[in-house]
Amino acid sequence: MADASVEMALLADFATPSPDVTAASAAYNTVLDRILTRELTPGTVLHEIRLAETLGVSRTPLREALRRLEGEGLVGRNGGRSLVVQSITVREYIEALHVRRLLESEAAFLAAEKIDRDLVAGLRARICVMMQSGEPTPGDHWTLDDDIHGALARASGNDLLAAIVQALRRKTRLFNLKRMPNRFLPGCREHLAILDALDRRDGARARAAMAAHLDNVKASILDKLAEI
Amino acid sequence: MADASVEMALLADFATPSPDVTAASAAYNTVLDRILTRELTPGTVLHEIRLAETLGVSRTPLREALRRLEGEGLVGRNGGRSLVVQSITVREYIEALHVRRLLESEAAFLAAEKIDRDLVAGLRARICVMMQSGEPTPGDHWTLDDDIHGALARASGNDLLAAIVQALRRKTRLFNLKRMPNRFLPGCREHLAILDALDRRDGARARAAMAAHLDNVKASILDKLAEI
DNA sequence: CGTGCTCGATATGTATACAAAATGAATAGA
DNA sequence: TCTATTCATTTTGTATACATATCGAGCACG
Repeated sequence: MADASVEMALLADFATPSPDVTAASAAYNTVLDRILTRELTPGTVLHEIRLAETLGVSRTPLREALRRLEGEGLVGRNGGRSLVVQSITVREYIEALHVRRLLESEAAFLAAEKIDRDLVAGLRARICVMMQSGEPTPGDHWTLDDDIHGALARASGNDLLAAIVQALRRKTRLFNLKRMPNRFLPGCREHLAILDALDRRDGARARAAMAAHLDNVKASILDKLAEI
Repeated sequence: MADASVEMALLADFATPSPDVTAASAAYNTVLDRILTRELTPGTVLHEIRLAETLGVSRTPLREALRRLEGEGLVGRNGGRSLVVQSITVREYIEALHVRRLLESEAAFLAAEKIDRDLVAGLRARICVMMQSGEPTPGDHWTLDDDIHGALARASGNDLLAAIVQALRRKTRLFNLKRMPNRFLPGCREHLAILDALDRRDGARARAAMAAHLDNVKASILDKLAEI
């Protein structure tokens, strides 16, 4: 059984990063950023004292930040007490994709009848620009990917669903950045197919396109693993 | 947009309550229990100092416990800083049911081909006993309900899915206890229908039975609200 | 009489000091 | 030489003291 605290964390609000008004939230945002940018790589042991000194805060607010990250599943306990940046296994990644397929297919279906067409047009334009600019940096690629899936999930009208999807995406982000096979162009085409269906208010088609997209992601991961 | 921290918390591991080896986890388990038993009702303001004295720990471990609960969405911030036991809105409840329908239908489908038949028989027996004993206490009812849905989700083989379902159920538990219309007997029949399908290794039927069950729950809630 | 300001009390945020537990190395024994 | 035990160091867990911000009451002014 997966660690339930980790899973519960999926329901938290990180859409709007907590303002850095307190030392604790500042520490949280900084550490989170360093994890997502792989400045802190999975497996890295997080020493409270050292980290606190680095961030210029005392241990108390840092511990608060680490607890939040632990709740979100981005850091975990190694054996007894030492905290490490969580590394995601293939199994967990596949499980997350499975759940995302269920939730995001439905989100696409629901979004079709209410998503703002200007929003769709904006996303489509960004995809086209990126396709013509050649291979983007992983960071840029991820940002666009996140905006597409995030906008779609929010357009479903189910905030809870959107939040869970966002949490799942964040949890699997580190895996993607390093191990994802090159799916840039296929991914763009699949995203455009989803956006087309949304533009036509064709919910069934949008759902199918989203399901196919996530199936392709899963298949390419499994292929990649098989060849190793 | 829902608070993402709250949602993230859905991914955490509360299946196995942290052992009370530390003051922080003891405080966590105690406060959690008091929330779930409605000793602390939604809307109750949680004062650190008073609570710490009540529990016999200092503020530091208590704050840690409160942060975890905040991450799980069971407590939230009222306006500025004061922490309150979170109350769930009808909208959030319906959204959670929608997500649960997606996830648990799939879980039922997946569980059909691998769930242990003795486990199914045990659950069925407990349902029958409870049906014959007349109306159970809300606590007993909830325990059985939780065991059924929990066992089924775990039997899906997808630990992440099971953890999210568990978190959603916990998040909506308070709503259920107070406002649920009387669905004891219909609920038992629907649960038995799901278990029957599992016993026959009929995934499609199990999925449909689960979807129907959750649809009925939603419908009865909406009916109840309409008549008010 | 109503509105706004000031001041005090209270609660939370932060830092630090202390305690306990775990990890690792070094030494002694087999 | 290998292993086990002990001790020192390090790290986390906890408590408390202090700083700061917020909330409310009371008073003054319009």
